[in-house]
Amino acid sequence: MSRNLKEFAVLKDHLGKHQLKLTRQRERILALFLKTEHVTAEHMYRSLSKRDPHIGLATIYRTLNLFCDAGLAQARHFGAQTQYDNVSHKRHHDHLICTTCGKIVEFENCEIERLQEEVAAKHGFVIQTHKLELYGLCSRCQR
Amino acid sequence: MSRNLKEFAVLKDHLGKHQLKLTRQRERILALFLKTEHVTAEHMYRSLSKRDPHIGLATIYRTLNLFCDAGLAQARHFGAQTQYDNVSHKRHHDHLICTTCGKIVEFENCEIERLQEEVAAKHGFVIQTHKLELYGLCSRCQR
DNA sequence: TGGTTTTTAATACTCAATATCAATTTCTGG
DNA sequence: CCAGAAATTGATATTGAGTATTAAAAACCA
Repeated sequence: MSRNLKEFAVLKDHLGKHQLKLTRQRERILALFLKTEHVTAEHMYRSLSKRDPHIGLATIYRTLNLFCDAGLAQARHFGAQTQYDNVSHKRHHDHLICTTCGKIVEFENCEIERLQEEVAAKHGFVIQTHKLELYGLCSRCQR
Repeated sequence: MSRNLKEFAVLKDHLGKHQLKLTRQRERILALFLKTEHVTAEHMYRSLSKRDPHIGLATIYRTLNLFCDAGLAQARHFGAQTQYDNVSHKRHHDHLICTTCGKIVEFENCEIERLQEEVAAKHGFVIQTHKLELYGLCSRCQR
């Protein structure tokens, strides 16, 4: 738990700056969220319901969106659902996704990022964020 | 209309290979689809309903997904809806998207594609497809 | 601690997309 | 060209993710 002090500080800082309050639910949701790489709201709902049967699904959604605002999470549409990625402890990265088994590998590549800036500048854009997803077959699924 | 012979051939080829049938609805939906860059199913439904009041919304969805299978269209989640991009007449490309006005600029960059292959190979993946979206402010919205 | 403000939980609701299924259309092979 | 098998359509019901509502509860601040 002590490892997560930094992330809780980030949350508190964000709450303080936006006249928001620290609640038991927000603490619990963050504690669970930090244990995962990426989750859906439904998945968190099922997990949290075991210990806290009265937790509301809407609260999960609200809180995960709050985490996005605070920079702790990042939403990503995958299929019909929204995956919330834990980005609190890592730098920006992109995804390699296996179309057969669903395996996800994270990567980052400065050279690609630099070229993105180049492309954007050529069209007069200023990049705020980006999404790069490579879909294919992982080594196991190629056989 | 003669310009679209190639796309109709692609559709017929796909239908033939999958024991599917060529119907009046599929022809009409393709004819309209080829006139656009990107549409939603709802938007097509409203357009087609004017001439063909009995067209079913489910048919639009089914057919657009069929176009995706045939390689004529490509689905893209944007906000709450799914945009179907017309990719029949163009090479693969990626998107620059303005987060303020929604303007979309298409681009392609061989250098980025090459680096993607490199990254994938490093992780043992074989790429089937990819999605790269750069979000930011267009020149007009920067002011 | 009391009072103001925010948050929660339960539920209703919205809306995109899919499932169902009887009636219709397309295609195939004789 | 026609009949029968197979696929498709259209109308509607249903699903399911995510949001809106609101009374009650919790958090915060002086």
